[in-house]
Amino acid sequence: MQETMTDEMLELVAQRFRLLSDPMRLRILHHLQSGERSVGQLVEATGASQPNVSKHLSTLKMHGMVKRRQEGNMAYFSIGAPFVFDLCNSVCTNMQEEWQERQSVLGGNG
Amino acid sequence: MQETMTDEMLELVAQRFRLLSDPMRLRILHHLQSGERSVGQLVEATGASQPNVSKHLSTLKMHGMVKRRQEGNMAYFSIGAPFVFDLCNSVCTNMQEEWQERQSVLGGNG
DNA sequence: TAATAATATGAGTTTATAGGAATATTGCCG
DNA sequence: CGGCAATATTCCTATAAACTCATATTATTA
Repeated sequence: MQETMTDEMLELVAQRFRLLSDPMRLRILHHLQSGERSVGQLVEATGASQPNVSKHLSTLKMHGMVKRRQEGNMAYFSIGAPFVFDLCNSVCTNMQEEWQERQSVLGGNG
Repeated sequence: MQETMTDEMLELVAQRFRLLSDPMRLRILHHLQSGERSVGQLVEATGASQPNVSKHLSTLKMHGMVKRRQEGNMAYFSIGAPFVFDLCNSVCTNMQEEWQERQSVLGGNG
């Protein structure tokens, strides 16, 4: 973070995090991690409804998190901002560390 | 991210991001970055109401993002999970890159 | 214990958004 | 152009959460 954080910058950063604060969007991104997918494939993989998936994809695209490619009838989506996986990994790593701490605390004290 | 993401894990990760998806909480964390602060100091620094700051601090504490230390009448808060600044930095860096891209695109074409 | 200062909590309101159902759009093929 | 498949959009409802105001708690001091 920088020395001065304007309201606007804070809002933008918060917006980015908000984008990742939904399990379904995380699930979609997770599936896209292994490569480009059509909307239908994502619908099947996530178990969500087609409109729901489409809307999330639209949101993600609006913020540059995914890219869209049209081929005939179908729309293929892929990761547009690979750094999100760094973010997710950081969070996961931190959660694991916390769990391990608690584990050892519980183990140590009885 | 891992190979298999259970619903529960996705929910937990999303929760973490949701915690960072609020400008006021980001502002509080930002102020804590330079060291421990009392609630009153944060109220003054952020310009938010005291109940508002207290509630955000409570939320952040519940998720281990800040630590609380009581001294006499006052409560001092400090960063509990320094990795959040890595997250924020990643987001900021990415935003800057995007802006630079758009800048150069505009400069080149228009 | 009363008064005061610092912080925390509760009730109520408002706003944002996730999701479902229905429908619209787009592209393909006959 | 008509019919179909894939995707997008709109409208609606329900839920979450951010904020304010008022009040409760906790700790200090007299």
